[in-house]
Amino acid sequence: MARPRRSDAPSSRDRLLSAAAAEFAARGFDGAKVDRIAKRARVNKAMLYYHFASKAALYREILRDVFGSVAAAVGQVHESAAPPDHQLRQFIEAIAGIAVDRPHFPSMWLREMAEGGRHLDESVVAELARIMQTLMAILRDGVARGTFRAVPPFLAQIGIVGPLLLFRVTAPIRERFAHLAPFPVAPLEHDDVVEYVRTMTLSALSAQHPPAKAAQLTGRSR
Amino acid sequence: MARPRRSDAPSSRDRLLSAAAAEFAARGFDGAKVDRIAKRARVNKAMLYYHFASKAALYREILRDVFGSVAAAVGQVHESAAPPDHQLRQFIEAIAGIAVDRPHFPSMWLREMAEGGRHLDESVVAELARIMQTLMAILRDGVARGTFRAVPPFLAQIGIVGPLLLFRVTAPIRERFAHLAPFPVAPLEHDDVVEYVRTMTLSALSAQHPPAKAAQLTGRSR
DNA sequence: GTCTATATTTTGATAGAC
DNA sequence: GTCTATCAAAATATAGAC
Repeated sequence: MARPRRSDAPSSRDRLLSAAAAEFAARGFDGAKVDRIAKRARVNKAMLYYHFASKAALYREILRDVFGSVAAAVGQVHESAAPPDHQLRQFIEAIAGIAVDRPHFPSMWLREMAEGGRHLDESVVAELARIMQTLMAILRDGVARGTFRAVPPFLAQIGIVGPLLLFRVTAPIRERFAHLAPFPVAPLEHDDVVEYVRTMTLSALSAQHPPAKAAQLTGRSR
Repeated sequence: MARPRRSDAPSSRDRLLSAAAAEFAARGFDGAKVDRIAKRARVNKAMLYYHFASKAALYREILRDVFGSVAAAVGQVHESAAPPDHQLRQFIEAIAGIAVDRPHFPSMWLREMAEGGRHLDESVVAELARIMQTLMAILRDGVARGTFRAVPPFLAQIGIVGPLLLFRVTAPIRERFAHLAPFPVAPLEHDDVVEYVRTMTLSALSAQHPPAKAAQLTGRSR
């Protein structure tokens, strides 16, 4: 699919892909303009349509790549023989790591969710499913070994991904409005968030730390 | 600002506001079309420009209302004399509750974050700041009483809001692709998520449950 | 307050030469 | 593979009558 070519300068196709990723991340599918993508890629707009069938096709190609990369990165995690809690830690770090390597991915992920998955086709959903499968495998192992209590995997997933994505994506906002913050905001670093998400997730899954008293009274709460 | 009028049928202005909220939530700022908003509101497009200066002004008005409602709802929480962990639980439930009452709000919140706050003006940011202030007050009380350990408030915030918003927003995706899910997915309910977020947050804040061994080696981890 | 045009710009996409 | 020129549709916004 993505063929990086031996060592030449990036092809026009590659330039289009990264220009488009930046544009889609910053503006969303509808906000992104093909003229701007072409300009950023330093090619003519007609080149875009030479390489890609449409704006939507270009967008889907990038989505596939984004979720494919995440799926590949977390997939490796479960191949190690490490204990489940360690694997879960690596799962979190893998996702946080890709957010650094591919800065456009948090925004695209959040946007596509907010869009109700309007641009998701089965091939992209397959990558999302692979991510879930890895997480499910880790959780299953943990429960089998008595390390974790059983928890719906999707909840664990959004408990990890939600905070990580929101953190990356809000960086410009936090900086721009820092002067309006209620108190001097200590600058948060990558590692701070990873650690918080890890603590949160592991202690929520910890079998020794049953959901506290409130969780038993599981009836109507609102 | 929003004047609901005695008990008449909703004014054209009100209809425009709710039509626009639905449209902006479903399509985002750029994806939303004024023609469609007018049509949904059963008024002519010119009416939209009679009541609102522009599409952007209409959007900001809704954003202000959304974040204002959230700020108002969580603000009440801190006025009770309940202990901090109970207040935190109410804080979470308040946000989850509004997501039910105003279904467009999760999507708009996530989208605006992904947009880098491009449409945020100071009045809207002020509402966001009020939400943070309430959370900070609760956390401060908890630390003072020894119930919580100290945690950067913004991390606590995204740890709560991220999963809650993602859950609401992914509902259509989960339904649409349920047949592709790796395993039969038990349908998740509102209360399941609220409880998971509560467990996650409270145990991450629990002073008795220090950040586990990994947290001390706080140096470079990647 | 409400509507029917209509002006103006932007935008996705293509034809066709080189 | 790459470009110039251009089309046709869509979209924001306004003028002006009722």
